[in-house]
Amino acid sequence: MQLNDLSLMPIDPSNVSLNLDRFLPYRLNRLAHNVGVSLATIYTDAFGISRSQWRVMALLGQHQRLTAKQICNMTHMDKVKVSRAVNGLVKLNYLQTTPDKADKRAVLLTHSVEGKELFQVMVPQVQAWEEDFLKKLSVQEISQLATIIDKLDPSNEY
Amino acid sequence: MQLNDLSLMPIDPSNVSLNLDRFLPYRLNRLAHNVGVSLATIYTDAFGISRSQWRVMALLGQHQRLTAKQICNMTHMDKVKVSRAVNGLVKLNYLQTTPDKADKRAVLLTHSVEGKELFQVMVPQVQAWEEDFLKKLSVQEISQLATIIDKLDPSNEY
DNA sequence: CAGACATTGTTACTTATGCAACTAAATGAC
DNA sequence: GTCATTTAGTTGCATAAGTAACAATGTCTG
Repeated sequence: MQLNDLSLMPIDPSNVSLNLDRFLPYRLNRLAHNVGVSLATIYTDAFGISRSQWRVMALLGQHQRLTAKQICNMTHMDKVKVSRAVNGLVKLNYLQTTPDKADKRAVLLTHSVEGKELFQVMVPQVQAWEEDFLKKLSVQEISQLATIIDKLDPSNEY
Repeated sequence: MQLNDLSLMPIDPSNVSLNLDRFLPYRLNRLAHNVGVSLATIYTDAFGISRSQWRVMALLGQHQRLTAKQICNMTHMDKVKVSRAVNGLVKLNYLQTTPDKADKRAVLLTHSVEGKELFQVMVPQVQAWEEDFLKKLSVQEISQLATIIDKLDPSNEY
């Protein structure tokens, strides 16, 4: 199925019309949803970690030590969402919290020992999933997609 | 910021690591979310129509007459989600329902007069939004994106 | 340093979403 | 035809997610 034209084009001059299959926001949303559901089987089914919790874990795997606020900025997640994900992870013993001495409102978050272990186990599985998923594209297309996404949703300013 | 490599690469051989900024499911989800929120201002703020309701309206704008089941198949939406979207639209008088004579379980859905009117008003605004959004990409990139999305999430088999 | 304003994170309330169980109708085996 | 199995759509319950209001702390102005 071709998808190369703009999705909206008048057919009858007196009536606007829209081809949903070619409507980018729709296709994007459907794709992201399907990807998310598929990937979630790894961290949800196998490890009992929610989508937002996984995201927090991943970010802390990369940056070791962050406040909730920083996580918000980096991921564009709502602060309530982050707060809840963090609290869940703390209860599961995957995160360690240290009060920020410089700012008593903030809390510094790091992986706990169990968190590090979990992360080490999860990442290869997630990696395998991504690799398999991207097999549908050529190397060139993967690179194109990355460029395009970056243009449409510029990465973090933090 | 470059995003051309696979997002997962071992840095320290003994420790796996993951760069979230380059992790495709994450980037895809964030992009789709931002697009969705931005677009929703049109149909939610201006017309009081939810995301899934908009989708149902759009599909019926294209196919005139569908059952809820067909909408499920076409959009990959959960049947409960469709059911609720439809019921909401019926209450708002944007949809008309006709029992299917051939199958008494099914209900045929069409735009009501008000629904048609609403649709005619919404589509140009949505179209304008998409056009503006896609200005960030070259014509070639738009075409590449369409091709890539179709490979990653093949369009409807209905 | 006092008062106004901003910021971090939480809680409470509301709405969206998903799954499982259900009703009613249809299909199919025999 | 009758009983078991699917199927269309709804309802009920549990979870996710967003908004607004809040407490506690920080910052800035004068």
